[in-house]
Amino acid sequence: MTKKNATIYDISKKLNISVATVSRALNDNPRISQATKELVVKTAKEMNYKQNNLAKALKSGETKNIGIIVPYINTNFFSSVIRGIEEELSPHGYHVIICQSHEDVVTEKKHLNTLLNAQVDGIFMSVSRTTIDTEHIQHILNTTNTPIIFFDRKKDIPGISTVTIDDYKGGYMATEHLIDEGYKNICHFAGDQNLEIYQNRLRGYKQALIDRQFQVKEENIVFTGSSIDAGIDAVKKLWSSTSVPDAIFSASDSTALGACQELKKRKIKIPQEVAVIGFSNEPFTQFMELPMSSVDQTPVLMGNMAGQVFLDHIKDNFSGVSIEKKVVLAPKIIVRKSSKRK
Amino acid sequence: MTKKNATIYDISKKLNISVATVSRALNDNPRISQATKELVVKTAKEMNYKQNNLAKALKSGETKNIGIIVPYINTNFFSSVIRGIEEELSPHGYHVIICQSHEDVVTEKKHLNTLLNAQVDGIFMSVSRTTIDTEHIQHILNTTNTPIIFFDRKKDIPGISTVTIDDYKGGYMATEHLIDEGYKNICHFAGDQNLEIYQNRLRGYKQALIDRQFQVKEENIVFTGSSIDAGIDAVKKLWSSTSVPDAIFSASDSTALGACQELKKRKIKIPQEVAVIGFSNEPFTQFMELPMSSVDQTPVLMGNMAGQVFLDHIKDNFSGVSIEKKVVLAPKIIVRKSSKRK
DNA sequence: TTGTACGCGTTATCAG
DNA sequence: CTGATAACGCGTACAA
Repeated sequence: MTKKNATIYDISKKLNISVATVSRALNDNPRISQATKELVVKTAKEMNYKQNNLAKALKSGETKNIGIIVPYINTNFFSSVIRGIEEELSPHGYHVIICQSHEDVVTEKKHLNTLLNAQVDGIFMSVSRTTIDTEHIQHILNTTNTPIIFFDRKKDIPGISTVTIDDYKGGYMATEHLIDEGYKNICHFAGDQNLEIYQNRLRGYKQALIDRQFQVKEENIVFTGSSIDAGIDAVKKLWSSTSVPDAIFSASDSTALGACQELKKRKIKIPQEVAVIGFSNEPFTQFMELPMSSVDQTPVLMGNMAGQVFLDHIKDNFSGVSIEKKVVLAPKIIVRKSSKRK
Repeated sequence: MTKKNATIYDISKKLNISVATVSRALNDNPRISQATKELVVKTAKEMNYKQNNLAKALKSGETKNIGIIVPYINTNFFSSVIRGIEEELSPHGYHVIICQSHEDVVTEKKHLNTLLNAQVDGIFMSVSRTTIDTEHIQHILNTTNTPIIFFDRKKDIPGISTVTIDDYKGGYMATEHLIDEGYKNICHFAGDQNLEIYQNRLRGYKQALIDRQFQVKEENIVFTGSSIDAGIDAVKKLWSSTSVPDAIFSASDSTALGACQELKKRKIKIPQEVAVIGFSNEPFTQFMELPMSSVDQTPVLMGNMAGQVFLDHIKDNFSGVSIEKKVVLAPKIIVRKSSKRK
């Protein structure tokens, strides 16, 4: 009942030729006669021969596997990036291994090690919220040849390529849009400042205000989590203060959604009294009671680009060159009813 | 600049002992002296020794990798199932490789072969829409020892374990719920009948009607795709007929969403005039203008169960037994405003 | 054009 | 308790 695969050894025996010849014939080596080549290929098919990638990998050092570490896979953003990576790399014969860090740096570290142990040819990752220190990543850089590529949530580490969107610009565009629509007192729900993406969205928000002669009021910036409840709480907090905002730019769609829910509860009209714009363009935003504006991150494209950067790395490494690439994609602002007053 | 890993060979040289002893010490073999064991482990750590899984896999035949084939990864349902599988298997040292069939049987076949070639220890899959013939899958069953596990979209093949939800019951419950709410002329948006899941939802719909003394009218069953537009078209079709329905049970959330959009356009009130209930409990359903009822498929749990079935297979196979398991999960009906008239 | 023999890193068998 | 060696399946340098 055990089913064993045929090896080049079996073929060589059957044909009374050496394994070397079989191997070369199968790999289309130029210095082999057309006749034996065809014969070998034919009998290989007959014997249902399948090349053993493990043995090949052991010899070559290339597994044709790449690893991806994300906080969670079942979010629209991350699963879309993964889709992009898979579609870029699959045609080149790579398999995609996925791991979830659960936003925990210890788990992230563990996965990093097991992936390295599995001899993956490259690692793509979006760091977890709790990843402050990056020495575990730098260590890999110093002790292995495995290329690491950050996407979206990056850390500044020399030698590591990154693919991100211009979050600064995204924040800037969203804020400017609200100004253009005539809103005067724009607040910001800022995300975890340990992550660069949220720092940049905040920076964009501030700069847009400054450039348009608005005051940056610290009390208008609320640092929230990224849940619906966090959005509800943020509204409660702001609307109990003296200067109530007339627009919300949230760094996350979920908190923006929470804000919409709480505003509705308080019978505050969107977008007449208050505008809301989120970030990520999650699928639910367009189907909401009041379709919500957001900033699209083109996640599938981000995955495609990350895949390309990896392929470039492989090529470069082959020729001994090591290049660090920084790909920055343009965010797309999606204006819907929640922020259109004019 | 090339960075090579230390091997047990390097350790054996340094310590002037044989590789066999090193290997045994590292694997905690009982018949090795505590002294040498500790010495080996210590120097291994010093030399930053990492076990080469490839070599181990070549020897043992186990890669500790499993493959998953889904139509697309960036949908809530499939990415959630994958999450469930990953979380069940990761603690056991397995890595999860994902592939997308793009609903194309040829691509599915290709991935099946490359996964087999990559020597995965098991394959999880949800068949594509275009998978009619299953001989490529049966062939694998006959020629390899690699266990295959279907989840959600299965085919009836003896020897293959499956993890599904009771779609029949889901369809039955949804329809019964509409009856209980007092709706009299319930129509059904049925999905692609090549997939068992849609057949079963339809069967459940019919049986519920019969059991409650309602007539099954063929003109009330519309076979649609699973897009929003398909839902819009279905409403157009039904509302141009003589007997207009007062309730819609859609086998897909997206078509149900399309229906809601078209009904709103026609100023038909939900749930007063028409009830709508979908299937899958996609995240957007709860945030819609009118929160939509749906049938939850507990996708993460489905993934967990699939992972467990796989682990059982491995264990069984170890003891020579081969068992076929059929896990059927219970659907959960989620009632929201779109179908509550009472 | 083809064959021989070795190495990739482990584990397992058989001696001792 | 430890050592020598074969085997896993493949690719390739060196020979012929």
